[in-house]
Amino acid sequence: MPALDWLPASFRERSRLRKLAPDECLFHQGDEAQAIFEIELGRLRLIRHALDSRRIVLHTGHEGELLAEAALFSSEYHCDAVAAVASRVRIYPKRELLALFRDDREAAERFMAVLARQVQALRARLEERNIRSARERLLHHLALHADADGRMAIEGTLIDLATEIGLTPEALYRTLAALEKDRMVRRTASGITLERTGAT
Amino acid sequence: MPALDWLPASFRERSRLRKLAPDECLFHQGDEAQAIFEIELGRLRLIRHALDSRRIVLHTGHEGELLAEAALFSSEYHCDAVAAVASRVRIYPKRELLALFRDDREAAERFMAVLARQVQALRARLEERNIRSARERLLHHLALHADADGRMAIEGTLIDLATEIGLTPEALYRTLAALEKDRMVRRTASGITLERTGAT
DNA sequence: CGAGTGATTGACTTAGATCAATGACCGTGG
DNA sequence: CCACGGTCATTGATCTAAGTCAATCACTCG
Repeated sequence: MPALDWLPASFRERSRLRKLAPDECLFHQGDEAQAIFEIELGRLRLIRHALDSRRIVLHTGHEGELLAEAALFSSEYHCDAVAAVASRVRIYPKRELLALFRDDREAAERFMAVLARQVQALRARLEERNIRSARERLLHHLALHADADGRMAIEGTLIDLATEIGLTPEALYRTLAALEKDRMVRRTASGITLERTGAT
Repeated sequence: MPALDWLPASFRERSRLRKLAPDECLFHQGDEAQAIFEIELGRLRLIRHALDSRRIVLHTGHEGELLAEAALFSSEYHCDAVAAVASRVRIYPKRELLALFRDDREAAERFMAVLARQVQALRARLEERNIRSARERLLHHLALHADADGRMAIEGTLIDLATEIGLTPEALYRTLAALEKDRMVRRTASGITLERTGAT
């Protein structure tokens, strides 16, 4: 679910980059909110400092995702952002972005659309997590992401897939193997194919 | 996380309501997307019909939430919406809403803000689900939602809380009891208080 | 050629789901 | 006013799916 072409190329081209070493901080809780970010490379964690200096992980942002969108509408950041691994982010200054949205209703609408789809996707992932059974959860995921032929490409590793759907890699391997044995699923080099059986 | 005052009162007042009996359908997959909705009462499920006539639940919308925001930027609905229980929704016609956003940049910005915070909240909930231990998950939730004194009000029942954090009610009761025994938490009539201990 | 990572499978353990029973607390209708 | 049905809260007993630990193999990369 990459955001991609959500803003004019001209705008994007003007933007700056920032590289972060592992554990380096992009911004701090309480800092004035000056920009939002697009993660071009790596992984960043959003961490809130709560009571008793508890450190609460709010989110882990991955490549291709936007980070800290809500900062657009807040005067300060509400959490730290720290690189989990070496990372690179594209910086979109809040002021410029808001100005763009005011001047260019097309751009504003596209941004809304990005956010709305994000909400949609996140809700679906959350709903998926309500399914306790690994088998059912995986089937749900496959059905939801398969194309008309039942094929789902695997982007990244199976480990990535496992964490995305909230299973341990081992559980995923086993579940996949079981489904394959039951002829509910076929595995190809590039992905997984859902076998068409009339059953639920 | 209610949306509340995200649009001008005048606009809201002009809006229509619709009541739905249990299992009644608000819209169908493939219908022209004409409106988005606010759930005033009840619960609606978004269901997609995928391969093999599998029915995939994408989301369950609750009171106070917006439903089908993404339809604003799509020509047709991508799933069915059906009332899980008797429900009432407020209807916001897409055409009018988009017109409003084009004319009133304030309103547009507020809507963006609502969406962005929604994204933020959903990501946090998802991250929370990555915590496997019931105890740690609950502590995470409490720390995140407690006020400066460590107090968190319980809105609705404990069962609601259980489903929100992805536990069975029984698991929640037990975890809560255990935390209380360990003096990490205190329970009050109105909510739960996180005891301040230096530990993680 | 190791070192590192992903994929896979086996063995073992356990936390949490499931099933069940109980008590408190409504609201309501006779 | 009370009995009854419903929901919530709570706790006990039991079971199993999935997590954890561990070993192996295939690959790739410098």
